[in-house]
Amino acid sequence: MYRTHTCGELNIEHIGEYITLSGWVQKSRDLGGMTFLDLRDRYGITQLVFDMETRPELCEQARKLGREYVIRVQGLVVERSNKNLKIPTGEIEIETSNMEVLSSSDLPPFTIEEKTDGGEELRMKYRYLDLRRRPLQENLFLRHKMAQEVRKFLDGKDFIEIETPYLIKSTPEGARDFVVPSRMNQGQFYALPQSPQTFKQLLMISGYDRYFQLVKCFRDEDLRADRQPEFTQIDCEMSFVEQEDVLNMFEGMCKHLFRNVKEIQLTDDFPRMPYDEAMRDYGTDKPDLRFGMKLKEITSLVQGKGFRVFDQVEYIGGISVSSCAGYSRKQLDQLTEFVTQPQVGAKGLVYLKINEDGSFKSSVDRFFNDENFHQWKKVLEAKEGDLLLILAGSRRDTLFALSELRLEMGKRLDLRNSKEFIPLWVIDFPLLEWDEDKSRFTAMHHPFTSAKSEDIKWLDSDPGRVRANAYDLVINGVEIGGGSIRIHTKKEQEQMFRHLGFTNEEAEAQFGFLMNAFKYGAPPHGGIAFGFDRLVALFGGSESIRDYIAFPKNNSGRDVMIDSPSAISEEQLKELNLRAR
RNA sequence: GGUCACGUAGUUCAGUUGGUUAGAAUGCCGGCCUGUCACGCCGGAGGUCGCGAGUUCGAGUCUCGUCGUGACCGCCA
Repeated sequence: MYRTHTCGELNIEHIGEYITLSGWVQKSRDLGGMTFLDLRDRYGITQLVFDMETRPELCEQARKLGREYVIRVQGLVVERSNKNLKIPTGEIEIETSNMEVLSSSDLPPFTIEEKTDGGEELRMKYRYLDLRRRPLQENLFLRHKMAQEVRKFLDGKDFIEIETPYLIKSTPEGARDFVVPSRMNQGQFYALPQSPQTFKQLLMISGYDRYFQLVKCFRDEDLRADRQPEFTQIDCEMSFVEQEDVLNMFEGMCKHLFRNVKEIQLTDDFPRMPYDEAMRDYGTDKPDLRFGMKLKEITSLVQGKGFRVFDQVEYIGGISVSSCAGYSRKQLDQLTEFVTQPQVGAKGLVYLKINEDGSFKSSVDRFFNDENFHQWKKVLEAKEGDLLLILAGSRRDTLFALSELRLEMGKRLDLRNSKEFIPLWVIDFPLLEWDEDKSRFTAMHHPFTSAKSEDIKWLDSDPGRVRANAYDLVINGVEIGGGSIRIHTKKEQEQMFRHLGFTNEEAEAQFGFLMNAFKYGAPPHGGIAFGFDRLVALFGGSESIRDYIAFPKNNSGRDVMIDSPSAISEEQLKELNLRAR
């Protein structure tokens, strides 16, 4: 037998028991006359003690063990004379009487402890060693727990988990596809799914009513801290539902997760905010509601006063930063630098300090008087001691820059507490958005999303004005999930494809199967998909999803551990009738 | 496709205006130590300063290129 117990469970109750443990040597402390050794497995750490007086040979042997050796020991559980109350097993230790090396180990390239000395790159190369560390294990335990709770909740609501294929058909809409050459059908390719969208809709037509799947999805786009080329979604679809039904169901799922995983009770209904309001007040479709600092437009207020920068632009707006009127020249310069960096893209920054005594100090004193500034103060809902930060430019770019500035100030003022969770449904998204490069409208969500019935009348005359039955769940400024009520008639789907610039032939070739299925009794349906990796990272208090994925890819989409992607052999290429250029 | 940052001992980092023999911590090896748990003390080994060119009397340091890593923009229906 390798073990009677794990390294995390022995305590004062087990004193006097003769036990067997197996695990990894984390660290040894050789005091000469005696040696202490920390034995680790995924459950915890138990201290082994070897005494030179009672068992000299065994103690000698223990002193020679290196880090990460795998050993099995037998011994007696005894109470420590010096207890370590920092760890659960700290009141006991094992008086070892037998020890056997099961596997030796080279010296690991970084220390495998709670806090490692290893850098990102090295840890990725030796991911299997990094995964031995407690923090990484806790992340994967959290992921497991959340997956189980999702299944528990959805199963309880009569959802059934159905697997959909990974080898499917490439379509030009949306992200780039990963493609897989077919050997049996030379010159043809499968694509890996960006999402199981059409399959789950077909399942609704098949009458399964409530479907879900924890499913890998694939997108061949550049990576970010919160984006991997393969990622996991909680993919869901329901029949005979309206938007409210979907929102309520999955608000329930989120509350279930918060309650059962984080022990956080979210009792209030999640607020709902139309897309237009989110853009107006926060400059983004995923506002972080952990703090206020709403964007306010002051265009009409400030134009025509002779300040050319303001007079020549479409939009002028700002935020009021509480109690920051005391910002120094240097701090304001830093903020200017922040907003003018290419990623934010503002041309400059105008500030107005509202001093505690009610006086004003601004970078545009020459053009505006105190009466003007009083108006700014009023519109921006500012008070004495606040700092107003104003940006100007095109509406779209300036809202974006203000949104970035707002988040930056939230960060500087420590208003983005990772232990606090503020959910939000963003609703009433536009159905279509104009794509400059393609010179046509594209679906903002996806081409299967239905339009609001009251807006359909503008579909031909003013397509950009049509709102969709589409919604996103945003938590703390992170887009956690999104979905829509789908089109379920052939006619409407054909109309949509037409608006997206598909010819009838293209629509037929790519989505004929779906429109055909619509002919045979398609129920009204809708659904949602959650980014599972992001959700886990959010629960774990991190912005990067990499630490919540066992074997993630690096910034360039490489797995540096297995060194992939890699070239394939001539023989493989020949079989596929392909040539690498 | 683009912007920025980083690359020095096994590891994490420091390295001044371009100037003598490139340092620290930690890890590792050896010795001492019977209550450690960040053990302690003494000693030791360990470097193609990512790679390539250039400037210079002289380059870890400056310039250009290149590779790698990270963050971001574009992109992500």
